[in-house]
Amino acid sequence: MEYDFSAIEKKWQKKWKEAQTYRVEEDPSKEKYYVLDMFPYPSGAGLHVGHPLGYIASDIFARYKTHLGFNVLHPMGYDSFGLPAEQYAIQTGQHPAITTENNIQRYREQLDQIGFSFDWSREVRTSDPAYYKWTQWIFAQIFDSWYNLETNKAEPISSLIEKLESNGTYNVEAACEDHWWKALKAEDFPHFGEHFEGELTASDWNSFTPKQQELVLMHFRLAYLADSWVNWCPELGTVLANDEIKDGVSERGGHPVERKLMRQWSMRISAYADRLIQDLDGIDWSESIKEIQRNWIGKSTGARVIFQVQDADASIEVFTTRPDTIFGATFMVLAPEHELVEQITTAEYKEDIDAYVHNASLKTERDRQSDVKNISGAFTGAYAIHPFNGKQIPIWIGEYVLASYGTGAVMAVPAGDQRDFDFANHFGIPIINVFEGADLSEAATTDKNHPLQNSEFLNGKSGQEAINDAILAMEQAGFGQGKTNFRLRDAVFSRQRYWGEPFPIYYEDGQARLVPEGSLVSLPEVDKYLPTADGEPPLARAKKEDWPVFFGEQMEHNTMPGWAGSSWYFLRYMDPNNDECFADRSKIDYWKQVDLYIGGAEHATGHLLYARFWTKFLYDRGYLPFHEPFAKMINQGMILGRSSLVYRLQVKTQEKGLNKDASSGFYLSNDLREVLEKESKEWGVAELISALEKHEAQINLEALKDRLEKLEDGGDARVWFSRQHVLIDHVDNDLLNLESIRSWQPEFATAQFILNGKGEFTCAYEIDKMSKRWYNVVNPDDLCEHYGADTLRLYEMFLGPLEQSKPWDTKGINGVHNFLRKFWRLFHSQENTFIVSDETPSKDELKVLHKTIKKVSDDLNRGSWNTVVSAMMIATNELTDLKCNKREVLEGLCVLLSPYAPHMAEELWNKLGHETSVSKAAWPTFDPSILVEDEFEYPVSFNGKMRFKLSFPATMSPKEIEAAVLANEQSEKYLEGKTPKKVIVVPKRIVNVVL
RNA sequence: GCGGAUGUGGUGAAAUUGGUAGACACGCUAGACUUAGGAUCUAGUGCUUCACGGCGUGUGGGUUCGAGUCCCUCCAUCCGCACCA
Repeated sequence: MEYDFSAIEKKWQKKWKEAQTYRVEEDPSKEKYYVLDMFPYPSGAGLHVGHPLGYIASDIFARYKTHLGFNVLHPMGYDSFGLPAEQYAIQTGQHPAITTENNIQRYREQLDQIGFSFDWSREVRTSDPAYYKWTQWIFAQIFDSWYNLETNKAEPISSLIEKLESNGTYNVEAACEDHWWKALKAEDFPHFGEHFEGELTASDWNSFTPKQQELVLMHFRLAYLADSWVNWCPELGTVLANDEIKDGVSERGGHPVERKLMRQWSMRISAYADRLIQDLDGIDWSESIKEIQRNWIGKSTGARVIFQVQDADASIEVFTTRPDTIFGATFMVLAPEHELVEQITTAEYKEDIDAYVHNASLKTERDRQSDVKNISGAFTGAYAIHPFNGKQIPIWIGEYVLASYGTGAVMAVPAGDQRDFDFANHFGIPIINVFEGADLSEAATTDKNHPLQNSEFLNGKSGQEAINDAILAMEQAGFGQGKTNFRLRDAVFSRQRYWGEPFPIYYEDGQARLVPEGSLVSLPEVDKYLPTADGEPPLARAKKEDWPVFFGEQMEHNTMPGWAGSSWYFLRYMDPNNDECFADRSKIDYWKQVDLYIGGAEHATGHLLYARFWTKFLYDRGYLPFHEPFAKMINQGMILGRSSLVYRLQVKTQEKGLNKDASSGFYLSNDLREVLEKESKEWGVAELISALEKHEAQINLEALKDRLEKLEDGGDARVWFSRQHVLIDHVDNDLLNLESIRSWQPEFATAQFILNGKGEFTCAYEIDKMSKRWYNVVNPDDLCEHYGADTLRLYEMFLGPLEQSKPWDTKGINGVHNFLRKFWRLFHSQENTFIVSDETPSKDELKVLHKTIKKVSDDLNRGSWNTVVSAMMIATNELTDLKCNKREVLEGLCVLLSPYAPHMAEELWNKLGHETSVSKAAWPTFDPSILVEDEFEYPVSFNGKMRFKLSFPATMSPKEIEAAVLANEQSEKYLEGKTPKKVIVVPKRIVNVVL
């Protein structure tokens, strides 16, 4: 065999492993480069060809950067806590750690086969206690911090305590709930009166018991326990974060989710909302991911306005982005859950309101979302007072106002908001037109820049000016102020699961406390991985002696969510075995941010947001010299499967008025089906038979007719064609393998195939997600075996731009495999002897090399992995034509190829006489002087249409070229005797004659 | 509804700053050599026309000597968010 990829790849994979070729150490003499992949969850299904796509791209880039002389960190690990291993444990009793270990082994085998340059000595696993010890440590730091709005960063809780001790809350500007003190229980603070507004003096604070102090501090910690409305998924038995829910059901499994008030750990990510938006400007991510994050964080600026309730000791606070339209407020709407609803509702309307509130409480989030078109609401009987003009404003409740956003209440301005407009019209509430000359017969006027009217001091103003003036007036009068709101909610951090990081938390006297620093809380053994009978999380099953460490009355029973471990793993790679800290500062200072991060776009609102949050936190607390984790990110597209479909003849009969389908056992070649369906979707038996005859279908028509007539059973039946997925292994080039398909599923064993005129059976195809369900999964192991890892690597890149989703089609892989063989033949004779010569290459041969060096380097720099493969193919084709076997050229080419096909490059490099690995070879230097041409072939166009080409010396001036073109005999025909209006000569590009 | 992205042969795609549209592959057609493994080589292959030529980058318009590329309009597909006040 000429190019024995199988032997070569095995040989070098073994040597690389033995020589630790891809191990890296910190080296201050070299510039660093950090290339990171999103580490995988090791699922039981193993890898399909879509998974390695990003890894191959990053591996190529890492190898390229190494050739350029960078010290490249390119690690890999596993996000190994997760639900599937736990569910498997529930079903089988097998400890999730064992399942996980097995899956990791399988992943590792598959990855090793592809020839990645990962430094496996740096592997991390989030489920490894030596790793999650530091996840717990980071949690402890977050718990031990508050967010100081004055300095705009997280600070140790001790600095807050100092402030409280010396000055109470008077100098404290902290990120916290708007009315945090309302959650304090009267029984814990018996001396507080009803009018306690959250202001504490130093002596208040200092008189508190430690428990009372702790209860207050909990409202300021960045990781805090609170009763909060969470997304509870009964099916999974756990709470879920907002980003784990899609379309109102759980992302995993698609189970229903309900709102539930539970005491849970939360992360005060909302404190970072503004910075998380601002800092997006400084990182090189795709615009779409940035937009998704901006959207998710949802910043809106406006004002907070307080409306007094008439005849009641209550006020309603609203948030509005359009304070300028306040004179158009003709009613208010509270969320049904709003705390004031009960208090302000008058006796007359109590029944209505109670019914409405009750009704709303029964609905799930999903019901509410799907019900948005219905306008509903109820009047409370109460009125608010317009703060500027004292007018009465009716207070309603309505589901369109969300309790969880803003203040849970709105001032409704029907003239300026479509929902308010619809609500007003539906309930016959008056509308004040506050916009000059606006037509409000059909819809509200939402244009910010429309001048105002009926608005006293705002009349004639518009836009930001009006908004600013309105806010200024409110602030002066003392009932409102400018305010920024975010859609981003704090992240629920507790999960009621076993297979996750335990918290470094225990309870004593009802208080959550951190375990002493340095004590690792590893997962205790439990008898079952299910919740307890009374609904406690699985960890509640562990008895005191089951815990590796135990403090206080009880350990925390929740575990951390999946995103905890993945929020900082890129830091651990820098120093994976450190037992003293999460990573040594000198190593962090060397490797710094991830320079290139490659992974899927599906983590836009989860992992990527949380990792940014934790990075900013660690930066604030002085543990990191940077505040964004991933400087540049590329999101690879999904590789889709190409499913094959066959069509079966179905017979539809009428029986007792019901349609009944019967399968005939006959399958129809797709090309025939297309022809037939163009004429009609359904066929009578006789017409079908004659049509098949006409189109030269190969089948025993008599037998088919018999069969169909039997099914028809004398009635007037119609024949139609149903689709069915078939395993792609039985299909080659859309032709069904009639022998092998019979052994696939029983129904095919006896099937009859109606072949086309050529005696073939063609399949239709369709592009689906790659999934067992569609029988379209292609796995990399088979391809490595058939074509080799180098071919797989090249082909995955050759498919198209990395960012784009594209269908996998194994057919094309021959193309790149042939290219590699052709490349091999540049170095070898027909008898496969190595024939590289030391002769000096010709100018043409050097041109090919240098053209390719430039193209490959440029393309890699701009992230165009696919076109590099083309460039290498072109070079190989050209050198084959030139019969070039010169060392100088081939050696350069060998290095160019090595990031893509490291095994072959290594083998050839070795044969070229090198002792060291090709992966350490210097990237060839591009010499522009070699590409200087004496002549340029100009495309000559007339009125923009290219007609012919003419070569001119590179030194010729545009004037001379113009003259030469017009004098050329080929021009006569197109000039048609006219004098050109203008001749445009762009040196080394084009000549255009304008007539 | 809002936001983001994408529309180029039979297929995957290329064309980086406006300058020969379809590189490189797959597939297909014909031929050669052979017939055992899925091979290799040669030629052709956007559409249309006998041909000269004409038409071609989702649609319609614009700017320009020249537009896949820039501007406007509309359409389609995908993704994200969605009574967010």
